[in-house]
Amino acid sequence: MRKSDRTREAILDAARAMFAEHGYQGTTVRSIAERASIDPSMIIRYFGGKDGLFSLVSKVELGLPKIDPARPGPFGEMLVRHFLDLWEGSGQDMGLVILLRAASTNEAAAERVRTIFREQVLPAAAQLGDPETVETRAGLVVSQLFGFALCRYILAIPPVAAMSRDDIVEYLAPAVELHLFGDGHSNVR
Amino acid sequence: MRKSDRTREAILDAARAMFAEHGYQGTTVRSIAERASIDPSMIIRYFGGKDGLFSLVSKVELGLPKIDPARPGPFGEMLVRHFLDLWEGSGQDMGLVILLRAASTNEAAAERVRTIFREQVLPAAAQLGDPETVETRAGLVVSQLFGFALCRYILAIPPVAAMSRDDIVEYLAPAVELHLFGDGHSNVR
DNA sequence: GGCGTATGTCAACGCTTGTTGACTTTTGCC
DNA sequence: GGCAAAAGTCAACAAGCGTTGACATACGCC
Repeated sequence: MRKSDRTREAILDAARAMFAEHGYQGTTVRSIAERASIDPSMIIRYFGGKDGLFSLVSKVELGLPKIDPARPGPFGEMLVRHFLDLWEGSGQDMGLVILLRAASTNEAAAERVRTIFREQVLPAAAQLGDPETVETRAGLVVSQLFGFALCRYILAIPPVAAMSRDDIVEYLAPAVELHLFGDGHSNVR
Repeated sequence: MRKSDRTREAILDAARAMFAEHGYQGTTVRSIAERASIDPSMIIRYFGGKDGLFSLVSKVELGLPKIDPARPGPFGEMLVRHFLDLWEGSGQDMGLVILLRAASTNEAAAERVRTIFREQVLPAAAQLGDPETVETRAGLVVSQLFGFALCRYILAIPPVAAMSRDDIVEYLAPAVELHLFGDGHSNVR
């Protein structure tokens, strides 16, 4: 029982790293096994196969904070910082990077992104602004945040990848608020 | 000489469609051949292989308009419309969608995106605003535009995919100008 | 200490991939 | 009309893929 837990963990770690770096189709069961220093068949035994393993490591819990519309605050800054924590999740997680990278070529992953948008983003956004336009505004915010992540973590476009955490917040927060509230001015800044 | 040109064209059309829809690794030589109703070996004969064919159809010419900094205008709107034309290129092209989709899992495609940023985006942006911050500002604009394309054409997030052309311009242009000029107000609107 | 089960190893499977080379058919020119 | 070259067809290749099942080993409990 003890030994197996350690190899399970090794497989999960290796899988997270490989999927995050090479996507779904670019990652082979054998390459995960080699990185985890175990036999490929263990992956099938413990996780049922490549799909099962991917399902596990690509789970994403955004954990969006519930915001009180009556109590205005620097929503943009809060949101950007929250997502930065998600992207650069300390060691573990990686879920968002894994999912985003795979979603371009794997329909199942894309569907999962849409589900996350529907079940996690929309409810969190529903509390802010005109209910009629929630979907559009949430879509715009996501396109800004995902686009930045794409350029920074996946495409590694030099100036975007080199930006400091504080710069990112400074530049992205106003844009997020612009999308979130529809007009140019946030309700606090 | 005449017949071969038609099959070359058929291969190119099929390849564009398949690469745009399934990415690089998700597209097989055989699937392209089947769609083009030709034999897989023809693809090797005419284009040297899968890589050569992909190189051809993933060529991108942004054709960014040279803008006169002395003559202010609705740069954001212009830019957004220009990119909309690129994404939804009538039949042909598709280059940007193909490249963006492949770039997530194909390092060569990602490198090509970075090259396009360096050789096409940066020079066009260099004429606007503080030269010190050109790279960062250009990176932010690209992250907004690519992010929107990702959500609309690749992830197909419903509200983003459903937006009308005019709505896109209305919502995206201010954000682009915000990134482009650093402050909240464009120099015209 | 011995035994049953959990854990790990190994070779092989069926399949798909990109690519190749030998072959047949069609084309265009004198 | 005949013939060389172009265009297309076909079967097969080596390699890599995810997955499987038979086997060997190590562990934990009575």
